[in-house]
Amino acid sequence: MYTYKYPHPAVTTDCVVFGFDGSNLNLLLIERGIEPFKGKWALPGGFMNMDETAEQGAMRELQEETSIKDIYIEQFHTFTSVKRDPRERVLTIAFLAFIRQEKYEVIAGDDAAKAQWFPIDQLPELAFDHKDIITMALDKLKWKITYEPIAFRLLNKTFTMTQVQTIYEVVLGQTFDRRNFHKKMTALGYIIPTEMQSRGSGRPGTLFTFDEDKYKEQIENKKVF
Amino acid sequence: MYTYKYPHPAVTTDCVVFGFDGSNLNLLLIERGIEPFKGKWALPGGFMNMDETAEQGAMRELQEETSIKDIYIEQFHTFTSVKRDPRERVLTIAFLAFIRQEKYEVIAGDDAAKAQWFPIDQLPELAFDHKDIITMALDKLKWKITYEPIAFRLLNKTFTMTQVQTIYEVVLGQTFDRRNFHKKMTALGYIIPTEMQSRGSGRPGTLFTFDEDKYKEQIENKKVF
DNA sequence: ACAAAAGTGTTCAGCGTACACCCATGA
DNA sequence: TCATGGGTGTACGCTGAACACTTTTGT
Repeated sequence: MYTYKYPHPAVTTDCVVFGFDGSNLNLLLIERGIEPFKGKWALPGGFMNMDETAEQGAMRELQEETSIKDIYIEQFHTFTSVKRDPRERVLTIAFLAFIRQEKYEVIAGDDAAKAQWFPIDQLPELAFDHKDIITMALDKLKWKITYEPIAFRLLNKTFTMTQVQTIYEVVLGQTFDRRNFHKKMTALGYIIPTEMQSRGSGRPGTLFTFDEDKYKEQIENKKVF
Repeated sequence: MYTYKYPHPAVTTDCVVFGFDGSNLNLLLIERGIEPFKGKWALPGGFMNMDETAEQGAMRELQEETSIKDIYIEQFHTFTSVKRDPRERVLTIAFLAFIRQEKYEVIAGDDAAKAQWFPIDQLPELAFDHKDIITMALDKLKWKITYEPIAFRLLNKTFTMTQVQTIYEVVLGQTFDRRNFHKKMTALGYIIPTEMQSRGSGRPGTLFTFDEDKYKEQIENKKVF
C-alpha cells in the first residue's frame, strides 16, 4: 500500500499506433483481457511506473501487449476527464506512432487477449474514452502530414511514389493529380530516387528513399515567414 | 491520508502565459512563497484536484496565484521526468495562454509572494524544470503564430497594423516589409478595418479588428493540400 | 499491339517579395 | 513646412493546379 497526504490520480499511457498496408490506414488495438471493459477493444497502454518517464512507460506497455518495440513515439495530449475510468481517477498521456506495418509482427501479451490491426474506418466499439483519443490523434495526423514528412514512417525504406500518394489520399480524404504530386515530392529535395522495380503489369516505378539528413538540413535553413 | 494499492504520482498544472505590452513579448511569473524553491520564480500552477480536469485546475491555480481569470488556455505538453520535483514523483501538465496584458491586473495571491511580467529575453532563474517548459512553449508559439491567428489574442479588440507586425517580428525574430505585411494581413479576409485613430506624430493609422467568425468560416472551407 | 502504370513538360493564375510614391497628422 | 508614420501600387519570380504526351513493362 502507498500512502499520500493528498489524493493522487493514477496515470496511464496509451499509444495510437498507425500502420499502412499498401492501401489502407490501420490502427493497432488490443482486446482487453481484464476488467474493466474486459473483452472490449482498446488502445495498447497501461499504468506508468514511478521510475520511468511517460515515454518509457508507453513503450514498455506497447511491447508487453503487442510485442512491438523500438519505435518512435510522440506525446500529443493528456486526457483528464474526471470520470473517464470507472475504478478511480485516472488520467492518460496519449502518444502517436507511425510504423511500417509489415515490418513488425503483432503478438498479443500481458493483459491483452488479442492484438490486431483495424482499418481506420472500421473500428470496433472501444473501451474508456479511447474513441475520443483516436479522433484527436486523427486530427493531429492530418495536421502533421501536411507539414512534416511522417508518411515515410509508414513506408518501407524504399517505396514508390504511388504508395506515398496513397497515404496522403487516405489520410486527407482527397485525391491528387499524379503528375503534380510527383513533381512536388521530388522538388522537396529529400525524396531520393534509387533503383527500379517491376511488379506486375505496367511500367516499373522508381523506388525512392527518404533522406532524413537532407530533410533536417532544410528545416535548419528554412525561413519561417 | 490517502492510500492506494499501487504508487501514484502527484500531478500539477503550469501555465505559460504570454503577454504583449506594445513592444515586448512578456511572460507572467510568480515568486514562490513556499518550499521547495522558495524565493525562486516559477510558472503559475499547482496541484490538480481530484474533482477537476487539468484545464480547470490550471485556471483555478492561475486565478489563485495571479488573479487572472476567464482566459483561453490550451494544453501543449506533459512533463514527466522522474526527478523534476525534489519532494516526490510529480508530473505537470503544461498550458499555453495569450492575453491582452493591459486588460488584466496582476495581483499575487495564495502561494505566490509576487506575480509579475518579465520580458521573454530577461527571465530570472527558474524553479523546477520550468526553463524547459518555457523553451518548449516558445517553440510552440513560433509554430502556432505562423499557422494560426493567435497574435490577436495578445492585442486589444482594435489594433493597428504596426502592432500586429511588431508581435510577429518579436516572436519570430525577424523583420518584415511594412507594405507587404499590410497587404498580406488584409488579404486574409478576417482582419477588418474600423475607424481611425490619432496618437502622436505621423498619419493616424486605421484600427482593425479580428473577425473570429470570418476566420472560422475560412478554415471550414480551406483545402488542405 | 494493347492495356496498365509511370516518367516528363507546358501553360496559366495566384502569391510572396522587392521596391516607390503619396497622404495625413503633430510640432 | 517638415518630420513621422501609414496607406496604396507595380513588376517580377516562384509555386501550385490543370492538363497531354511519351515510355516501359506484362500479356
